[in-house]
Amino acid sequence: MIDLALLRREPDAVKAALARRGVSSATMDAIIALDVEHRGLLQEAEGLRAEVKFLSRLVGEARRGKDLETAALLTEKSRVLGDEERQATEATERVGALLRDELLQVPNIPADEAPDGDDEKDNVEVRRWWVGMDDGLALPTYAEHQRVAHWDIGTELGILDMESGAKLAGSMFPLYRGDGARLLRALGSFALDRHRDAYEEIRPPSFALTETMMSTGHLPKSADDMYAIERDGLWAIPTAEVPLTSMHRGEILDEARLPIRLTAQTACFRREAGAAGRDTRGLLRVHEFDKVELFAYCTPEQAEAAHGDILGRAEGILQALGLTYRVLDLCTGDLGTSSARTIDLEVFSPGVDRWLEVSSVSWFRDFQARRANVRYRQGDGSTALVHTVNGSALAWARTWAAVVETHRQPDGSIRLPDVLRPYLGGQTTIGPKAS
RNA sequence: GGAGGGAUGACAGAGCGGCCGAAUGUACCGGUCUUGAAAACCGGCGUGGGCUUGCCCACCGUGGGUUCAAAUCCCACUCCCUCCGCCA
Repeated sequence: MIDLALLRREPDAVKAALARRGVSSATMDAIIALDVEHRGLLQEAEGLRAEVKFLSRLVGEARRGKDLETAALLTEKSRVLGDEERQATEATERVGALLRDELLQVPNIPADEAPDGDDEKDNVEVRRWWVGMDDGLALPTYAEHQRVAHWDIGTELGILDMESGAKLAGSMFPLYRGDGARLLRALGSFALDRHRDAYEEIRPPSFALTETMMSTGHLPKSADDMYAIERDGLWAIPTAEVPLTSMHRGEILDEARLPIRLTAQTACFRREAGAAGRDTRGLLRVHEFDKVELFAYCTPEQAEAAHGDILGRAEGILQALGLTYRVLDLCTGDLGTSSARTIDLEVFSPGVDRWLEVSSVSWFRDFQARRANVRYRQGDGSTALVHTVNGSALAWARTWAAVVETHRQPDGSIRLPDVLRPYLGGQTTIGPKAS
């Protein structure tokens, strides 16, 4: 949620910034009008309330003084005022709810550095990385044996079985098996261990309450994109960002503890409503995937460094796995609602010949913290909202696909990245399948 | 799933329906004293909102209700603790 006080103070600046991501100034004017109305009603209601309280006190005093006649008179007067107060409060709450609903629809103010643009076509490619680049080697070309889609490799080596997944849970629920399952496990363990030096590992619940989803902004906006367990009022988390953002919900953190850096690997559940049929083969887009998330609560001053650290770690994993990737600076039109600035990482997967998004590193400013009410106490004793930053390092389904396709050998086997060997009992290859 | 107990400020812990936003203790901050520290003493010390910046309003697990007036009474829910049952 954006800062209403800022909107009051500098309406033109806020409108100009939001116009960069397509929010009309009429929308903001409507919110400003609602705010004015709300505050007017609030004053009226609070004034009446103060009178009722005052009269009630007099009733008490009159009763103690045995002046029952005065007491009865005041009681009646207060009762009438109380009715008025109830109506005024009702009106205040109604307008307040309207104002809040409108405000929740407003996306975050984009960072100045975020490039202008309407949609993903306007994202700015910042750089690419590939194995050997630092030694002056050219962008790799890929041989025929690497031009095989992971779903075919998966079937050939018996390591990915989309059909069984579909049988169990419907399409787009992958089932990894054998060395494929082990590879997935190794990727997660490798990443979590790598982040251990600075990030506390968390294993949160995979479900969250409606209230929790609200505080992260996933509800009500993205209700259709999430799986719900209605009977228990729970939602399957679409990312570990949900539990991590809510861990300190409603708390005032000690400034000395910041930045608080957390990492978690969880399953991520996404209904992908509306995406049916598009880019859905194999692991390109699935309803459930594992992801290691990096997250930090920090002061505004620490935010930039924290964001950079997460990006660096995500890139570090891709480099360690020997994968080619590119770095995209998301334009204002493609930013997620809550984000002020986002850098995406896309890995190149030669078998399907496409760049696949495997990480999204975002800086939310105080947008998430305002809704989740996470603050910190500053040196002078005052409180301020924290900044939150997060990023994936990494989303494993697509990474798994890129690893398998990139490292496929002429004989059909997969050469495993060196860094994963400790997690695979020293194993160096998968397949070829013994016939 | 069953029975009982509980939820109040950073923590501990009081609170007859009526100057209770809340006693007291600890912690914390400032001061006096001291060479310094400790102790002692004095003062301060929740969060958010509104405006006419001094006042007003809200908040005692959550949501309803009763009342002129609710931390206090009633109802529902959530969570925690103890015991029983069940269980990977």
